[in-house]
Amino acid sequence: MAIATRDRIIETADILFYQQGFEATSFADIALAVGISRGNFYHHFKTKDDILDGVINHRLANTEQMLDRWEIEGDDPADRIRSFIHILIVNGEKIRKFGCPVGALSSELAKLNHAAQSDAASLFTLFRSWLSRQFERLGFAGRSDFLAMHILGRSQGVATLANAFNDDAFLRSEVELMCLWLDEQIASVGKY
Amino acid sequence: MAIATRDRIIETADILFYQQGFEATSFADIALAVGISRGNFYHHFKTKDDILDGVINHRLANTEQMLDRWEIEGDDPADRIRSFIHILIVNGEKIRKFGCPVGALSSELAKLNHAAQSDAASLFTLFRSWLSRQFERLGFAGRSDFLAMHILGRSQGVATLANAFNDDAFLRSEVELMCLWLDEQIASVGKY
DNA sequence: TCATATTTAGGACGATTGTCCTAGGCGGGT
DNA sequence: ACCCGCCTAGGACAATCGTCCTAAATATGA
Repeated sequence: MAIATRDRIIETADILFYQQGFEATSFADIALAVGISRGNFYHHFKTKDDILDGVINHRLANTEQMLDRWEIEGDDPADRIRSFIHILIVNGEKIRKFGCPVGALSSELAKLNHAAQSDAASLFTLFRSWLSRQFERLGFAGRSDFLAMHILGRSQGVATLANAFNDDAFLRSEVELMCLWLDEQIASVGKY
Repeated sequence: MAIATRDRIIETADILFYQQGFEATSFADIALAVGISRGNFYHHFKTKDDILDGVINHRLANTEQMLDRWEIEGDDPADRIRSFIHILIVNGEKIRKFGCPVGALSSELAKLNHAAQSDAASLFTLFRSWLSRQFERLGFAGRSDFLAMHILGRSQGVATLANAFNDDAFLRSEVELMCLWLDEQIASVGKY
């Protein structure tokens, strides 16, 4: 199947971009991992940036799907936010090894002055607006986006340090701290 | 002077590694920026990793010097911690453009499985132990390292998001939030 | 079955990478 | 004035990069 090969390329590139970075991953690397010839690439993707676009769209779709699932599984917005916080633990091993895939890609593309940097940032926006919506439902009104950005930043910092020090205990204690912070916010909602 | 050239290479490489990343910066880039021939490099640095070592040591020395300065300028440990928090604003423009130099290098080297990753992490350790010392002086005892890691992580997250969204307002409001957090901690020191 | 379109493999291409060699220039010390 | 050691320039080197072309294999549809 044609579509299958294209998808296999994207999924493999997705993993390699995460584990090695975008620029450090070559056509040859992906071809070897997928098990096809290098020349075959050009039929599916004209340039390396095309693969990057495909990977970003793939991540956007996966993320959207995950957020939708959280929306279904828990009907309490606070539980949904806790689901977000806990991906740090669920993906703890990968994060300690490779950091956060969203933050790492965004940072790398920013340094490369890459045109797709804004696309990578839209992955952040997906989480940001989803979190903001949950806070709105909890009654935080105009402060919702502020709180969404705050918790997004906290999780980014935890991922960066957990990666740098390969520290699982730190990761877990910070997750607990973030959950406590959430409880405090909810307890005092509307005070401002 | 011989030493002058070596230092110029390191300082130029330091900037370029920060702005473009380690791997994305080539010998040719540095040579062009310094204004010397590429062949001249090998006399001062045997390999690219040697330059990286030089840059990391240069950053370690600069950081140590900065921390010492803060130690002299403010005799209140809380003020010293506030100095740390406020580098986010002092270096705000660079951070929005290129992120945090410490976190970015550490993340990149982790992905490259580079041997110098632990050296890059030692830059974090410098801040970590310095912050921990300040918290100890404030009377936090066994919780000092925990708090140091917390504030280090917070600032990392702020840098990452400020870079991704090029958002100065977010950066400033998070700095304020961190200072408020510090005040709260100090107000309740010894309660635990 | 045959013509057409899609998918694949393999290699050529110019450019750039990090590394390394050689020869010349410039300096201070005897 | 001479020599010796450090510094510099320029280019060669094999390898790898992203890109692109061609031809064979495969699938599709009338």
